[in-house]
Amino acid sequence: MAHHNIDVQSAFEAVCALFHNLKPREKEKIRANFTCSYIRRGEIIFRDGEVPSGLVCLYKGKVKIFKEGVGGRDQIVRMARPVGFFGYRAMFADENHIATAEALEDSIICTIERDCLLEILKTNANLTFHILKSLATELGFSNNRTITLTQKHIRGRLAESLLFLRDTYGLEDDGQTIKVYLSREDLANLSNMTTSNAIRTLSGLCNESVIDLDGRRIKILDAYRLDRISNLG
Amino acid sequence: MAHHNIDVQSAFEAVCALFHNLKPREKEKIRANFTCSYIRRGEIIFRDGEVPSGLVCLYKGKVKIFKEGVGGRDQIVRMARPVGFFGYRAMFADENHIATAEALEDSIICTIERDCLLEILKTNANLTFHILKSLATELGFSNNRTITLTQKHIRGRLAESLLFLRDTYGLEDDGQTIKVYLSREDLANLSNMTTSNAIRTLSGLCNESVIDLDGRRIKILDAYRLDRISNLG
DNA sequence: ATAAAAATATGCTGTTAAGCATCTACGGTT
DNA sequence: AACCGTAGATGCTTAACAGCATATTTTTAT
Repeated sequence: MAHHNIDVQSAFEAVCALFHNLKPREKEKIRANFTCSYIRRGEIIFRDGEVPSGLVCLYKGKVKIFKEGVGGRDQIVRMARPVGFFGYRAMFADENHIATAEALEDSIICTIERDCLLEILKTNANLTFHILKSLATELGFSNNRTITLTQKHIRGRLAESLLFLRDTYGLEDDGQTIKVYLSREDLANLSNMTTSNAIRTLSGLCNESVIDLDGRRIKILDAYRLDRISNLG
Repeated sequence: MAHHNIDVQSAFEAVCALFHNLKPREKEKIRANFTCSYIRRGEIIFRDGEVPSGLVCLYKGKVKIFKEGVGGRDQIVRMARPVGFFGYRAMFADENHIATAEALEDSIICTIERDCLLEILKTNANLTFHILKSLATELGFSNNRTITLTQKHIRGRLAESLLFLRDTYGLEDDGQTIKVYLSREDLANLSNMTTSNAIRTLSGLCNESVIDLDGRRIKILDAYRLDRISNLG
């Protein structure tokens, strides 16, 4: 989108800061294969089935990564926050994407061209090891998530999602409001339930004064109880 | 178990074959930090919460890796087959184990001491990249599995598990019998259902001549239909 | 060989959450 | 401001599956 001025150099520096132990020559190489683009809320960044073009980084905004399940019911598998990578799994596994990425708000994303990055990785063991570690951590999350989504009851799943969103995006200055505004449908798709049940369960938690609702603004009033609901409910 | 003669050298060569691009010096180093042990059916190899001692490799036998869920209901997150690694996620993520590994039959496992391996990885980018790729692939599996376990119906989940077991352990010489003999409970824990429902659903598939049951022996009579049930049921 | 324990089979009941349908509130467009 | 479309709220009904009880078979230990 040419009408938006993106400070590519700032974005580049921010993205590079995510890499550790980058040699000057490697940094130059990345600079030459680095692109930025402005993405509108609701726009798709990549789709399930597509070939990964490179390493994608979220510089500004929020992005959900989801898989379409049986009967058009989506499951959100990841929420990206700035500054951080996403959509790298498929690239490293040498596979097509197995999920779709969509901007939740107007965002700026950067891409490092695939071959450029792979070349660097093949000679920089430290960097490769660093990424390996991230993948191992994420695999742990994913395994935990499988247990959560299959075994916890609706209230527990929703409570966990709210805590997850708080931990991922933080709180507003009031120290209570979760810094992300999701539709009830997205909240449902994150927590493996129908939209109706997300609405119902949110109302329930609100009636019990565990949370407070104001449209899509969600305030956590009683984090301790929410945590208990997540762990035992 | 000293009364069992394990051919450590053969095991060592088999394990090394899993690594690609191993330099002679690195191989020597691994040999010096390589141990083997005999594990009885039902024995625990590592437990949820423990510190990973090193890279574990299954040389002979079968191993399940599971997480204890809410209310003592386990979820099997991985099935290891020889010759292959398991329990490496926690080590690479620098975390304690988040699951328990138990031998499904008498097995031989080998361990490469942790620091030894990490040292090699930090200088061998090719090898590190290879492992990175494996982790990325496994993360894809895990994400797919989350969708399956949460969205498919019982029949679909069980059918998928049977196909998964066939693909993991292969078939007996008759070309039909799955080469692993799990309890109904393990089958249930693999498919996210109660033992009762695993038994019921297996009986159902047997009545429909999709599979044949003889104790723990499971024959796939109609792989095409089983596949359809997995994908649509 | 026999007792005890574990695994398997099967039926019945209850709960959870999905599937709908209906109604209301809100947001963006003309 | 009036319109439309989407999102949110809420109630009712039903399907899927868990939970439990009991019976039977198989395995393990002594």
